[in-house]
Amino acid sequence: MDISEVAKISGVPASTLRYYEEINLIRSVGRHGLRRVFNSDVLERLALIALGRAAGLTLDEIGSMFTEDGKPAIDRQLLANKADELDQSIRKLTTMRDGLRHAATCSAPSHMECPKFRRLMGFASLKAGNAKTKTKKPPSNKKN
Amino acid sequence: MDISEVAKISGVPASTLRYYEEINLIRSVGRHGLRRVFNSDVLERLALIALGRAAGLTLDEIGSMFTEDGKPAIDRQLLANKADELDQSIRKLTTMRDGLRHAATCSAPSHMECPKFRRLMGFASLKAGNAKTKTKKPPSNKKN
DNA sequence: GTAATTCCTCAAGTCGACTTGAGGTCAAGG
DNA sequence: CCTTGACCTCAAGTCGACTTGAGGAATTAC
Repeated sequence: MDISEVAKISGVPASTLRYYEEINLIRSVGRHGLRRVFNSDVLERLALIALGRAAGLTLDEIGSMFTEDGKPAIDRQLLANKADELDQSIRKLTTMRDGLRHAATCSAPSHMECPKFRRLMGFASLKAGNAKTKTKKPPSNKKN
Repeated sequence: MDISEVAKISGVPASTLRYYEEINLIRSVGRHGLRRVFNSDVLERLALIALGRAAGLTLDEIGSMFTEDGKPAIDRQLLANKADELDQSIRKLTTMRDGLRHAATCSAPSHMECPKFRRLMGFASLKAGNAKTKTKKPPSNKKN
């Protein structure tokens, strides 16, 4: 398969595929002229990468989940840790969501006078760890 | 109050306070020599900012929640939207967490042979929106 | 009075995951 | 055979929210 086919099927832009290859996350099996040729098993690998990303792993962490010969060698401990992290995030986000929900409908004259809101404010300042929750903007993904 | 006091009380580094002032998120009330002087109400504002950050708002969005004269003018619609976004994220993270949890303990010889894992993989590739969930590393926060 | 703090400004750097662009190459279709 | 379009490389740019560092000034401590 050539790169555009992999891109089309996987939904991963060609530029990203080149980048992934550069950092050794995926491999092409050779070249046809100067064009990369991919084996179809790259698709499964990409799915695995997508899963890792969705779970909040860095590309480095994902990279460490493959053995030298390309087979997945998933670290169960890492997975469990990530699950715990997600759990933390979920709790926090849930608190925030409820707080926002309340603030959006609260009838106090000013939010500053609403006790729930103030409590939430205190909570946020305290554990100033941040949980980013970006909903991805489609990165101008014109499929070549 | 001078900047180091605000930093100490709020937990926000001085460099960040300067940055926030630069982008008009907070205001100092004057100078003592060349040093900024802050009014104590900046603390409430910082708490509000922390809350916004924790809820996933950008600094721009947070900035738009204050009126020209510095009073909070919270946009209930924005809050409700953010709450919905959080809800989306929570759902997704929950799926991921459960998936990871399972993967971490699954007894299938290879993850690739576990139907649940494969289903999760498909799920992740499909909706390739990403939910970042970084647990903040303390940014070398030596409180001057 | 002077040294030591603490603060200042401004430009540039950081991080992760990519994207963009200029300039070049090559294989397939007409 | 030659054009065209898909692909290539490599360097640099992007985004958000800050941090870092150099070089300087004013305040506080002694």
